[in-house]
Amino acid sequence: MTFCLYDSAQGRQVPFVPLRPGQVSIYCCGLTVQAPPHLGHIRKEVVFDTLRRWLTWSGLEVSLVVNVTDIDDKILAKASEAGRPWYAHAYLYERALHQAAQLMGCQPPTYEPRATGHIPEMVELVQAILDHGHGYPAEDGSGDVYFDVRSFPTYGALSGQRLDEVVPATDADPRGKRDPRDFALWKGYKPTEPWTASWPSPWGRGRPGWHLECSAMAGKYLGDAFDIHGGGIDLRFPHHENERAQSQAAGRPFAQHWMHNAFVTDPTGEKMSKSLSNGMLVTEVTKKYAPRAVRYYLVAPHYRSMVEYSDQALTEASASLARVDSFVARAIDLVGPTAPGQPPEAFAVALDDDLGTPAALAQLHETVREGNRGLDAGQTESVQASLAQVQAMLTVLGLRADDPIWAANPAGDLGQVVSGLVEALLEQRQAARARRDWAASDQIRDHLADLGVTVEDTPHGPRWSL
RNA sequence: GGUGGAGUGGCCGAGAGGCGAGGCAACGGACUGCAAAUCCGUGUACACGGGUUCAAAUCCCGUCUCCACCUCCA
Repeated sequence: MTFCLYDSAQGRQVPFVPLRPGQVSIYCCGLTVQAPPHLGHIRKEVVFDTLRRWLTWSGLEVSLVVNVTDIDDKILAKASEAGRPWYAHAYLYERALHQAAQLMGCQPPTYEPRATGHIPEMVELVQAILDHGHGYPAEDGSGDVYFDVRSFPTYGALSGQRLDEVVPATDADPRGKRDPRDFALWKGYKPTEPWTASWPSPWGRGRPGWHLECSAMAGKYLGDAFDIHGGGIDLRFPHHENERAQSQAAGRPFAQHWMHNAFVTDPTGEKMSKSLSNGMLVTEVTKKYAPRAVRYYLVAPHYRSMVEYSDQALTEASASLARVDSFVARAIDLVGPTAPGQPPEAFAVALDDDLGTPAALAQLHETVREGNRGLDAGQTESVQASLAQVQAMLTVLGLRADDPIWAANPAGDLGQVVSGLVEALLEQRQAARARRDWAASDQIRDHLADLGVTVEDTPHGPRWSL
């Protein structure tokens, strides 16, 4: 095991040593389900799905816990705007997220806890923080409970912020805070909020603070100490800083490594914002490009590199993937379906180096070229070897065309009808070619092309694809 | 103001002191009835200005531009 990971707490790449040999525990901050997911949101799912696939392939037993934040300020606000109960609003977008993740070929996490299902654990954690002297109930009778930032000496260590530099914006609502930098562990019930969005606690009725939710759920499912905590780079401060502070303040070691993925920006180079409705919703993009091509597009740049959305890049990704698919299809024609073998050494080296998918993809294309050479030369054994390697690499990257996870899309029975019809036409075309009637032959090919069916002639007869 | 990141050939996108990752596009060749696909070949790219070095896209200094975080955020 030589896996290395960039740890954003240390700002450098470090060898990854699991706490429990042979096992990896990963907590990844999920979405606040208040709007449909866009490409940027789903990039996070794809990155951690790929990480998980690679570690699993490497022989580790991976527990991936991704929470669903189904109660917070924004959900209450958006639900109220939309005129539906907050829980229905959250559930609606939780389902949208699941659909998008499946569309992108992401395997479901090991477990996916909802914040609202873990109120007792959160209350317990708040109590533990108070017991350790790192929090206090607000003295203004609001029912809020705050984390005492000044009592926690290493606050800021994760994000590289010095405490004196952490300046809260305009602190419009200092409420009962001792220090404006203190953040809410528990939020007292407000009559303006739905009663259903509040739970009993020793400090009165209320709901958990956002940061607290993750600390409690990570602790419950992965233990006081676990291997990797992940999420988008924007969560580093304050969310993850606060999570770390809370958990450690309660005497839990918490995450050993911090892993943050970069954004997908919109075509103007600006961060996709939840508040802006743009055409980069997963459901929109996958209307224009095959879901696998979108995954390829997301997996091609390094996870810590910012990606600027562009239609051209998506088109190029589609072409790139088509090259790989074409090899796989031709190879299977020659040697039959072949199970994944071992990926090439260079591929493993690339992924072990901080999940270096760009170099891994370069190796994929090298192997495809090798395989194509074999096909040209009719060398069955070398083709089979290349195919096994390619299938292995595609499996790890979540890009195998025959993975059942993509099966939701094809047309089912209708697909069989289509292929029957295409093949009937191709038989006629072959007959025309046999009598050297090129005009008739080309007419059939053009006709099929108009319908989106590409025909290629090979030494073993015509091949077609949509 | 504080913190962090980025500027690479027509495009996307890696790399981070020394044989020009990889893909897309383009051009030439092979193959093909013609195509397509495939293979082979073709590029004097690293924001700008200095410097260090035998050698710099990669290190140092300075400048410009862009982005993110510091407030909810993948």
